[in-house]
Amino acid sequence: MPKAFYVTTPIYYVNDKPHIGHAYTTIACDVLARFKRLDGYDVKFLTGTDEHGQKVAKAAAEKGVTPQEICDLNSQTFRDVAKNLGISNDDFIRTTEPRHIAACQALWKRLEENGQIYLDKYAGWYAVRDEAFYDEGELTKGPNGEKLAPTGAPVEWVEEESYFFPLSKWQDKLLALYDANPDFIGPKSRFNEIYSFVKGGLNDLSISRTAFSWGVPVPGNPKHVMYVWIDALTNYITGLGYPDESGEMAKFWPKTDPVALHVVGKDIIRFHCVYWPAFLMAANLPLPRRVFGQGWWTVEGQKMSKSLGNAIDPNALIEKYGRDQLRFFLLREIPYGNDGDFSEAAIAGRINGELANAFGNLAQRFLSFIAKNLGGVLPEPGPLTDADKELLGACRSLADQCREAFERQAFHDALEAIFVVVRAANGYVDVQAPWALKKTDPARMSTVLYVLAECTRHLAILMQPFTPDATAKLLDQLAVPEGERTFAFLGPDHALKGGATLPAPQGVFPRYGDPPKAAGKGA
RNA sequence: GGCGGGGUAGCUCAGCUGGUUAGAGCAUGGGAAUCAUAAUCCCGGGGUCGGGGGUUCGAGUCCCUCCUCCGCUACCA
Repeated sequence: MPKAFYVTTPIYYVNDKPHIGHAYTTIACDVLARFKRLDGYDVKFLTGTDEHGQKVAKAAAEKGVTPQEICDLNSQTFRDVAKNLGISNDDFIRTTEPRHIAACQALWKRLEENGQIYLDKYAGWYAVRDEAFYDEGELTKGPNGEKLAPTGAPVEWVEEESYFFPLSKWQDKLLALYDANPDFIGPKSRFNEIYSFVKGGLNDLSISRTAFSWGVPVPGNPKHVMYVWIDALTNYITGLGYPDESGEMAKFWPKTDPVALHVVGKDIIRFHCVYWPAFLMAANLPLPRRVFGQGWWTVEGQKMSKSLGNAIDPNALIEKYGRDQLRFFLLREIPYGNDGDFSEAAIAGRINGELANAFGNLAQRFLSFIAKNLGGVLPEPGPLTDADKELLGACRSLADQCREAFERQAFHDALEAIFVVVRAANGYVDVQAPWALKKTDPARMSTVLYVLAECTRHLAILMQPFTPDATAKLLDQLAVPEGERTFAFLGPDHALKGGATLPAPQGVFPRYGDPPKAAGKGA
């Protein structure tokens, strides 16, 4: 039975406009999903939109439309971006869907049955904009003496009946969970933060609201709707068919040896690492395996913000740089988990220096040589020299290096390992100099060209998760059948066969900033 | 204030439990090659490893202290 892997993005709030941060998370998950599929796993990849809450209701009222209309419209923009990014999600969850409402209510009832919900009164300073309560001490004074949240949002005193989740009782269980699973939270710095947060004691959580109605109704008390985190976090099991616990639930949310990975922004790590496991334990449900909190991007050194209006539409970036190029850049530029800066100079440097000059040109230089000198027929290799074996050996050890890096979501390490080999391959071409062998030793020339092709096959297969479009074209040019592009086909047993006719080579990674080639060339 | 993580070549970073002349990529200088998307390859310059003290035969790597940056968290008259 194939191993299972479940990966999720956060659900994106429909009140937001898609920006580079959303694209980043979604791309990271997509690369993970593609990698695991290629490695033979049974993969489920879920993304979607978070559609409830007061802000949506308010926005709808302002525009004179229903909340559902706003949700439909904005949810679609997130779907469109995902499609444009080449995202391979298996499902797209919307929290306004009946299946999700059913799942939330089922989870709620289960918590209730387990004595994990109680009714009380909540009073405090509430900021509509943040959808959060603040302590008196956290507030600051605005220019007119009004009270403001630390985020700058205006607050109002709210007193209302609310259901509560006894989070405070789960402190020990959570600490035990972290102790037993030190990789439950990545990167390590986030683990430390969460651990010390929980160690410092937890307050019970208010999990319902009566002030607005755009949400999942609380079973048995429709005056209340569920408050954001119960609603939002539950999406991860809605997508697996919960409350039906057979089928995908059994497979991707198993009772032992969990397989789920939640990728989230560092701003919501706490909800995923503290609240979510507490809810699940309280409902006697299994847990995810790991939560990874990724960093944030600045743009040209500037923090992205609404007021600056410098958030970039991912569609514009795809248009400008290319889909594969954007995907590659975001995962290559910085160690995953760190913050990064998106700049024209940086992405142009990666595109030209690595994709075009190093990798793309490596393929082009021997493919066009084969086309011109051997009529496009992949030659048969002769005896291998030490140099040949060394290069092929480096290619063949790459898969395990990538697997190890992917276990840690260390995309940058996987890519660095790949590019070490790319550079080695370029060095090999120069040293072997097939253009000189053409006159002195054609047989040896054939072997060199073959080794380069076989090496590039490995590189292309492993690069597929990052740059799916370009590597598909490259594997076409190596005449690798579509069914033979998974990791199972890496290694000598499935090596390229001499004598194959290769299609006319064509660059797969254009330089950025070069004038476009004459139109009409196809592709 | 507490906890945690950083401060290593111009830039971004790697350096596990202390041990040969401190590394990589990019940038920069020089050279080679000409198969290739004027792409590639080789060689070089460049670092008081934040400051100071200490342990050790030996410290970027351990201890103390100070400076500084960041994250989480707490609190205040």
